[in-house]
Amino acid sequence: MKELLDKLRAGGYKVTPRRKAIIDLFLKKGGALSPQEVHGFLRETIGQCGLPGVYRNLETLTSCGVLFRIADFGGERRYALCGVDKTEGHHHHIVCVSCGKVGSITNCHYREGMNIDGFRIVSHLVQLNGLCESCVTKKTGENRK
Amino acid sequence: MKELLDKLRAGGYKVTPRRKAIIDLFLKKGGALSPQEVHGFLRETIGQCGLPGVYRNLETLTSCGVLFRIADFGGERRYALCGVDKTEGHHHHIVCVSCGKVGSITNCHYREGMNIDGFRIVSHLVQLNGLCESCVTKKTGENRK
DNA sequence: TTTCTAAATGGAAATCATTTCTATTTAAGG
DNA sequence: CCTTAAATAGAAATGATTTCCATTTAGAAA
Repeated sequence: MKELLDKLRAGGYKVTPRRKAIIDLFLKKGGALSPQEVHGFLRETIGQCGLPGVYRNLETLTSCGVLFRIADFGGERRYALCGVDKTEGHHHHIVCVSCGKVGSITNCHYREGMNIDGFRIVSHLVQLNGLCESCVTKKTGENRK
Repeated sequence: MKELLDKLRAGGYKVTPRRKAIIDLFLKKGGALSPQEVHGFLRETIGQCGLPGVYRNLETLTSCGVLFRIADFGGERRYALCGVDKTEGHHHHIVCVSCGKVGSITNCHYREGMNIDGFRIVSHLVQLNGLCESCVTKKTGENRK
């Protein structure tokens, strides 16, 4: 939590109750959340809270590296905590399509400036969608003895 | 063109003037187009043409593999022709952020069913954004002798 | 601690892409 | 040629996201 607030400050943003509440929420839920879900939960915990403010803060938190926006979650906009530990270093995320849990991958070969197939790479997007261990168990095993 | 129409038929879809016009458009423009752009061009060439029909057909053409939907183009929805030649085989696309030209990459290591970081892979998304040769030249070289 | 200012906030309203609906037309198999 | 399910246009509905603006607040400076 401490280091997440530091990311906010490092980005030149203020630490506000609203932002702390949002971070808390992600820490507690531990997965991928949509703006609507965040809004709903905030109303439960904090009371009033505008949806525009949620959108704004999700973007703010993303631009300072606390969150990241999930690329591919069936078209819905979703955010999740960006691997708290390895704050530095190139990585991508893997998202559980069932529960939204997030993991990360560090062995990516693509780099800005590389030349591939006649294109000079400017940016790239990699996202893996999968089932986390517990969701795999639920779906396949079903504990059939 | 022939093989594109075959993809349509193979998907169980009818070959209609509208769909041919859309494919033509992509062949002619040779890059990434948004539904609005497609709609605009169709109005020029064919005359009337509903936007809902454009959306539907872009999805239809995507689901039978003629087009693919670009994952990451600054939030806009864009489609492009899916590498006409290598119709089979796992691949991803690389898109020129300046002109929308599309290339492809075939050496992807991710496969459905793989196990990574405790997740069982269900699907994945890889997209490279770059500058194609001619756009690189325009931007960097500027032909300074 | 108090003051000050730019940043953050809530809520109403606007925007705008996308989808739904429905009556009409059409591709393509028989 | 017929027939019929699929495709179409256009109007209207939907719904997520953004804009606006007046008010509040975090945090630096006094």
